[in-house]
Amino acid sequence: MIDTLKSAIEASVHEACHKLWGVAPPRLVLETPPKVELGDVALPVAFELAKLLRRPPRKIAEELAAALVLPPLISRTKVEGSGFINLFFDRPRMLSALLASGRTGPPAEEDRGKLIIEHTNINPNKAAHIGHLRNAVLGDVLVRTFRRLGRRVEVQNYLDDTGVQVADVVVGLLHSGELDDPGRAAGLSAEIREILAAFPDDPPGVEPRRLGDLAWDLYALVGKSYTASPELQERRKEVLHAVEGAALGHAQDDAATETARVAALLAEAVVRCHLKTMERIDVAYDVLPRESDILARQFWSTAFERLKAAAATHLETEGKNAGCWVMRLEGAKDFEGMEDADKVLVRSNGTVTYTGKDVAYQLWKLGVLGKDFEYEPVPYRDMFGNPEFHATDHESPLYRTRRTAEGADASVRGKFGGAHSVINVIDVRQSYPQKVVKEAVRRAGFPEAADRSVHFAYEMVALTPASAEALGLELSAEDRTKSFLEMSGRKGLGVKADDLLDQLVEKANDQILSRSGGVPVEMGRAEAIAIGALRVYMTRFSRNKVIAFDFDEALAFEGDTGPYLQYAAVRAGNIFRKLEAEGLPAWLAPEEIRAVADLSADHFDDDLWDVVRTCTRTAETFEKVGETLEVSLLVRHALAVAAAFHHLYHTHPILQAPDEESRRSRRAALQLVALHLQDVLWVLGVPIPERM
RNA sequence: GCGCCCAUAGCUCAACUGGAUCAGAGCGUUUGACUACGGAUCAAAAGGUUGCGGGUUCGAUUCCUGCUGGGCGCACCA
Repeated sequence: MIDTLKSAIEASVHEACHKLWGVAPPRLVLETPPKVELGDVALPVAFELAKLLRRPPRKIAEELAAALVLPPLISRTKVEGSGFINLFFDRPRMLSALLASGRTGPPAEEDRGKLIIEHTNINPNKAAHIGHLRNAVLGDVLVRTFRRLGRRVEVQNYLDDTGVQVADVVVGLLHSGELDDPGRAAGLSAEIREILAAFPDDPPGVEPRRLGDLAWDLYALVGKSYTASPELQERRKEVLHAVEGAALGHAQDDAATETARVAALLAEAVVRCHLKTMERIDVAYDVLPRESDILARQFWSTAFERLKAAAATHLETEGKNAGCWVMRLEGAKDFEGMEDADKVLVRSNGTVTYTGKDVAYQLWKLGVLGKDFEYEPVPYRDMFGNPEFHATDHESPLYRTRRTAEGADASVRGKFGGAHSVINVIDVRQSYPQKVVKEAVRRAGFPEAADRSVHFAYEMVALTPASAEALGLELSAEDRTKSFLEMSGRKGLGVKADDLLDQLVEKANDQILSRSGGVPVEMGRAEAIAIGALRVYMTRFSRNKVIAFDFDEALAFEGDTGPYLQYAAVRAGNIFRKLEAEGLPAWLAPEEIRAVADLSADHFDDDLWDVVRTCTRTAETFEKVGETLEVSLLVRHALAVAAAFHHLYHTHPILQAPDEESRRSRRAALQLVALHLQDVLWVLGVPIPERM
C-alpha cells in the first residue's frame, strides 16, 4: 500500500481515539480482509482497545468508525465480524494513484551500508546436487530482495579448496590402486587427469560438466574405500598436509608439491563446473574468497592473536583435547546443557579447523580483521577467449581472491569485504558451528559486529524413496518405509543439479512442441520455463521445512508452479500485443492514467478489484521478506497475483469490452498486474519468455 | 542424555506472527467452460475433531506445559 495513506490512517485513528476516550491506541496493525467484498484494509484495533477500555470490541469499533476522518482515497468504512473496522478504497482514484506511482514498492532509501550475502559454498570436489540448488536459489532471491529494497549487496561464494572433500578426491586420483575397485578407480582417475591436463580448456569432445560427474563417482568410491580399509585415511592426512603446507608456503618435497598442485587444479576446474551450473539458473557472484588464500595471507594467525589477547582461546594441557587450542563454551548462553561444548580451533598437530578459518573469514567480512586479500578476475575463458563469467551486474568481472600483490588487480583493492552486515546462507545442520563462529567474533572483541552477522538456516533437500529408486538405487525394506532419505555425496546418493535441469528443459521443450503445431521454436524458451519451474520449486517451501524431493513435483508445470506465473505474465503481454495489432491503445499514457480517477466506480466490480487489491500488497511483501528472510512469501504473493489475473482474464475481456470506459478500467487493471508480476518475478529470478 | 526443527484434506504445502461460524491453495478424484486477448487457464463439487492431553483469554493451527511419532545436530569433518 501507499506509505502516505498508511500514516494518514494511523493519524486518523489516533485522533479519533484521543477525542473519544482520551487514550492512545496500541500499535496499529493493518490487515487485508479475507474477501474483496469485505473491504480493502482491516483494522483490528478495536480488539486491543477492548482490553484497555473494558468494553465489547464491536461497540468500540462502531463508535471509532463513525468518528474517523477519512483520507481522500478511502471512500467508506464498515464494521464487520466481532469488531473489525474495514476500509474501502475509492477504486478509480486508488487505481489511478497506484499506476501513477509507477514503482510497486519502496524506493531506495538512505544507504544503510553494504550487506554481504554469502551463498552456494559448494565443496569444489564434485558436481553440484539439488541441495546446493536450494542454497543458491534461496541466497540469490535474498540478494534480489535486498537490492529491490534499495540495499547495497555484495555476493560471495566461498570456496573451500583446502578441505577434506577436495583431499578425498585427490586421494582417489593419486592412489587409485589402493581403492576398493582399483580398475574402476584407475579409469576415473585417468579421465579426470586428462581433463585437468587440458584445463582451462576442455579436451576435444568432452563436455565441461564431465569433470563434475567423474569426480562425483570417484568421491563416492573413495568414501566407500575408507570404510573398507580405514588405513587409507592416512593418505587423506598426507594430502591435507601437503595442501595446507603449500598454501602456507612451507618448504616441501616434490611429492607433496605435486599433490598440492593436483588439488589446486582440481578445485579450480570443479569451481568452473559449479559456476556454469549456476549460470544456467541466472545465479551469479561478485567475488570468490578462497580458503587457501585465507591461509596464505595469515588471516588465521591475525584472528588467533586477537582471540588469545582476549583470552577467548587457550591451550588445553590434559584431557581428550590435550595439545589443542580450544574455545571454552561451557556455560555460555546458547551452549547450555551440552555434554562437551568446547570447540577445537587448532588441532594438536598445529593445523586449523574449518571453524577456526571461518572465524577469520567472518572477521574479514565484517571489516574488523584489519587485513585484506588481493584480487584478480577469475581466469576462466570461453572458446573465443572472452571472460566466461561476470559479476552480479552482468558486466563487471567476477573476481576471486589472490594471495600475492604481484599480478593482482590493484583497481579493486579494498573493494570487497568490510560490510555493515552479513547473511550466511548455510543449511541448518551447521547451526552449531555457526553459533561457535559468532561467539568467537563476539569474544574477539566485536560484539556489535557479531550481532550484525546472521546465519540464514534452511532445511535440507532429501529424497523420497520413490526418487531414490528412480535413480537406480536399491533400498532396504526399512528405507522404503521412510518418508525421506538424506542425500550423501560420500555415498554418491543424490540428484545432480545439471541432470534435473536437463530433465526440466527436455520436458519444457516437449510441451512447447506439442503446442506449436510443428513450428520450430526459438532457443531459450524451454530454458526460461525450466528456470521458472526450478526456482519456484526451491522457493515455495518455508525454509525450515525439509524438501522431500519428488521428480513429479519438481517437474510439474501446472498449478502452483513457475510456469503458472510465467503464463500469467505472457498472457498479459499477449493482450498488449493484440491491442496494438488492432490499432487500439495498449499501455496507458500519463494523461490516461489521470483520467482513470474520473471513471465511474461502476466499472470496478469486485472481480476486477480483487486483482488490484492483491497488487497493493506487493511492497509490503518485499519489506516483510527483508525483515523475516522468509522468501516463500514472495512465491505466495506472486501466485496470488497470477491467480487473480487468470480469473480476470476469463471474466473481463478487453478487446471485447462493452464500451470505451470499461475497456479503460480493464486496461488499467491489466497494466497494474503486468507491472507487479514483472516486479515480483524479477525478485524471484523467474524469467518471462515472449511466448510459452 | 541435551539442544533445535517438524506434525493441518488421500498427497505436497498455506494461514498476514492471537482474530472475521468460509482453516485456504495446488496435485489427485468427479463435473462443466462461449468459433478464445493461446485450455501450462478458468468455474464448481467432494475431502478437516489442525498428532494426543491439559492450561492461558473475549477468541488458539498460532502462546505455555506434558506426552506420542519423525528428522537434524551435539568431532582434532565441514
